[in-house]
Amino acid sequence: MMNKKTTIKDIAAEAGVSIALVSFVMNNQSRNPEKTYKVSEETSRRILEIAKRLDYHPNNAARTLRQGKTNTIGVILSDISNKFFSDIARCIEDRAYKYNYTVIFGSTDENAGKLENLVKVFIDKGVDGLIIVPCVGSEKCIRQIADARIPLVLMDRHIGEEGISSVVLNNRYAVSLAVTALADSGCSKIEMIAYNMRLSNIIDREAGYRQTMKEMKLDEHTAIHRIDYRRIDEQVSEVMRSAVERGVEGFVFATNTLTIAGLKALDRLGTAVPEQMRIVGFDDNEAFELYRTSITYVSQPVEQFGSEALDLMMKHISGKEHMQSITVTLKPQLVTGNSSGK
Amino acid sequence: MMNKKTTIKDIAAEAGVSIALVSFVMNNQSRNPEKTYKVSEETSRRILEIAKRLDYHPNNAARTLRQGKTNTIGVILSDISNKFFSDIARCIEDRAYKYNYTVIFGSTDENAGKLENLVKVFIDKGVDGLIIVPCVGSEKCIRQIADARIPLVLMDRHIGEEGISSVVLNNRYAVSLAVTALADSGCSKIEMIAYNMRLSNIIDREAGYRQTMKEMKLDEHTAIHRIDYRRIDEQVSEVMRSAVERGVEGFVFATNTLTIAGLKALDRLGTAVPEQMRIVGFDDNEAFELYRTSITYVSQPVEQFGSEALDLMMKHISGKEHMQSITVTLKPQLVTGNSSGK
DNA sequence: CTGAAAGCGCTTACAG
DNA sequence: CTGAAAGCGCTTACAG
Repeated sequence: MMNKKTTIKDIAAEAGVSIALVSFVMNNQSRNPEKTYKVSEETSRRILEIAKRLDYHPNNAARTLRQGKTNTIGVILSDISNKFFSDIARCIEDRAYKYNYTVIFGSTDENAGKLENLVKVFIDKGVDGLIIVPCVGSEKCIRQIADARIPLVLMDRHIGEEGISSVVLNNRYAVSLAVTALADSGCSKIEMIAYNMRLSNIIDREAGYRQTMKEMKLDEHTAIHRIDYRRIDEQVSEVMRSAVERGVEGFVFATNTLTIAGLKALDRLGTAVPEQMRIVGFDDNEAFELYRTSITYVSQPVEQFGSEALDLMMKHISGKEHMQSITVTLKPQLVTGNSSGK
Repeated sequence: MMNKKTTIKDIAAEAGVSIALVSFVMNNQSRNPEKTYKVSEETSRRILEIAKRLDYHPNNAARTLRQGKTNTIGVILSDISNKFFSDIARCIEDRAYKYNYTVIFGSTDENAGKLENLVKVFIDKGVDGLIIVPCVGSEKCIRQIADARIPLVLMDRHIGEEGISSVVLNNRYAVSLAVTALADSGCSKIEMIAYNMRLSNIIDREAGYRQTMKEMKLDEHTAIHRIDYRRIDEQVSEVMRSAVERGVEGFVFATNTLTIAGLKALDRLGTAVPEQMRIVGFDDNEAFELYRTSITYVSQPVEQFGSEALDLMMKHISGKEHMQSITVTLKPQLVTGNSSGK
């Protein structure tokens, strides 16, 4: 619903000045409230007063057309109904409004085709930049966006190329915390559940697991189970069943969804945590709080994901063209409960 | 990032026709792919071919400026990081893209000030319509939007006024299902936990509880505990503590957040569900699945919330001006677990 | 069947 | 300190 009402022209007529002057005053008013230089105090005040009286709202489309920027950024996530991403979405949104930016979201469901389509739609909409959680197979599309000099920030995962900014977790460290917690509680047979998607975050989490197992001299027990994103419950169940049989003592989960699936599976098997199986989860999740045992988990700084990504985006948008790419690596924390053993 | 590249003008030059013709062809191409009437087959094809070759993307801002509509709708929710709302958000988003619409979200945290501010920002952005989850104190603002003839659909709650479309749950029925389940399992002392906010959905849920208790001849035990939205854990804990002492047998929770808080509180008290306390929760929630006992809960048709709200919005936007308001009432379902007793 | 022209509301050099 | 004018890219009557 555009303002069918007051335009800059109405104000100009009312004030007896040119529309250029009105435009000038309106803009300087917001930018430098104090020094309304170049326009006489009085004229300026009069224009502002009239604008207010006439309930003037600038027409966004006109400004966009003229300036070539929309003050909108597109954010493409894996799935906005996943708690981890909706938390981030919330932060991005709140912060964007402060910058006077608007955000539009899209969810890929880890499908490169959907991602490409969203990118196309968002670019057609004229977004000033894109914050993207890349999925498997989206590397080429991402590369094209970067090459087209569209401001771009990757989040949660990177695609291992130079020149693209990203905000990621220190994933190796995250998992080392998890493995260490289990090892410290006396477990030796510690295994990991991850996805079969070759995403940077998953790869790094696996690497963190392997490395820590080695450092702990437990590498003979190293085993990673890679789950299909589309058949989580089914496959996690099977892994858990077999693990209990094989006498596995501890499990590290690579994501919150896997953690929840794992706990459910253990429940169904009647396996007690931590007595019969010790586990460390990933991400904060309100669901963990309902579990019979308090969960030990790796906590990601969700707010920082959002705020760092947005801040980076703002830098790129307002950026000098020789703006370098920046990678922000966030630090996870271990929250200790009982599920990992004493 | 606007297309700094191909415009309708470039295509016109290349094809040796006027820009008007190009515009005409581009639009009719999408609307009536078969009958490209009024333009010769050949010219039409040539223009389309050139457009494709030059990678033409229409400039959204220009079209918006001209047509006075943005193909964007604003959705104002309570909190997009709450699972119930993020599920709805996801549905709205997916569906909106099919209509070639874009969605921008905002969260109020049940704060009327934030709501008003979001409304202002969204209207300034030029949204074609607003889907809003109203909060306490927002009635006047909502009324103004409606009076300004801005397409409007309320969701989850209404404000009890004529002439405003909304999509809500049959809340009385929802809670009657819950109370009946508990009564059928043999409970008499059934109480309810709700919010102290006087929102239509809460009010109706309370009414459903009262009415059903009466019908079951249990009204002597009727008791509603109203929680402050900002101090949920603390107050729910206290209610649960006192309830256990008083020998309450069953609890109906009015929302998913309250359900989770209640289960956590009972855990801390060492009260077993359903042996020592029977409960019925609200909303589907993955967290429920981690609880030691399967939860009985009232399920809301989340997808329908999103799709009905969006469809209504589309009707309003494309609407004949004498478009009447429509209220869609959705039907909840009881999902039976063990928490409500046998 | 196709073209010339106005105009959506704003910003931005350019004059003065 | 202020104004006249061009132009952002598109659509839409209006002519022919």
